Amino acid sequence: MNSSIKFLEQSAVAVAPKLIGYRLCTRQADGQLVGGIITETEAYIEEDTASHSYHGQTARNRIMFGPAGRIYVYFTYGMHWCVNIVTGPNGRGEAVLIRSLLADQGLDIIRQRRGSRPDSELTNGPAKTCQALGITSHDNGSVLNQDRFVLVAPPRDSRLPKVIATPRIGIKSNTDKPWRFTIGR
DNA sequence: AAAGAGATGGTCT
DNA sequence: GACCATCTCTTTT
Repeated sequence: MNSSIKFLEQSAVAVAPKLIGYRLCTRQADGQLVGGIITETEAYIEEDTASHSYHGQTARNRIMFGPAGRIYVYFTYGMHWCVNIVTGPNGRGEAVLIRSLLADQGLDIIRQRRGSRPDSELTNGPAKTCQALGITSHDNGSVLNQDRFVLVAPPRDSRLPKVIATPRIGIKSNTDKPWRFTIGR
């Protein structure tokens, strides 16, 4: 793995706030990058009843148990894809859900995929983000910074965003854990 | 502005 | 057969 993303081997709860401010993009067939700055993440770990990995490894979640730096994509509500970055040591079932981006790259393609709507609604949700970046089950298991996915640290001279931790949303158990991370101000 | 409801199918018990 | 790590559109305040 690229040394700049070695921190992904830490636990998801530690990694999730650190990913805020990173740039995440997919590379299209023509080479163009589509994506933006990560603005919202959630951590999921094995001991967590809300996590797909809570009941052990299955066909669906097996990527979560693999090495850090891979992409875990799952299908939900019969129509939506959601994307995670796998974290932790090999064998641990954990990942960070990418919930929203500030899209600023490949905006023309994103608008085609997402339809005509305000920029603020292009990538403000996990399934919206997948639609915008063209992420589907085809991407499950992809390795970051190889070809299809690009994860880049914020510029050295940039002011780091203030990160706020709050309870996760869209889940029904373990709702007290403050494992959702967003940009404050 | 907020609340409600329908869409729609994989995954696991 | 129940449950979704959701989104969008419609209805109600």
